[in-house]
Amino acid sequence: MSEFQRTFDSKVWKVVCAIPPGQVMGYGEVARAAGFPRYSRMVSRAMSRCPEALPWFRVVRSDRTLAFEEGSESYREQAQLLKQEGIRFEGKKIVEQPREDNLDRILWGPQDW
DNA sequence: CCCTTGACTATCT
DNA sequence: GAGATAGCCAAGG
Repeated sequence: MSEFQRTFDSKVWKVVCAIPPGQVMGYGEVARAAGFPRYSRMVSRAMSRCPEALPWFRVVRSDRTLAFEEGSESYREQAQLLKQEGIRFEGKKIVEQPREDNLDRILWGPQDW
């Protein structure tokens, strides 16, 4: 495993760890936040070998769809984990709420509607 | 080296 | 909006 790969992975994982529950980030956003703009494909690589404990499911495509093949086991798992955090879908796309609308979730906890 | 492969993206039809 | 297309870039064959 190359030196680059190890340092890159650890920085990416640190960013992913910091994504709060109920929120998602794009591959490109994570790459930028980790200090590697244009490395979205590398982020996907890092995710494929991420530690079990990492909230990998909070990383999605820039268009807010899931990166796995629709209907695959991984796809269903990710969708389920996100829904458990109160994230809703509009078809294949995640519905992102403005920050201030999160008061409901803070007061009432994750809802499954 | 050259070519292909991705849990990707921005842009153009 | 949904495809197609061009960039993207390390890794592995």
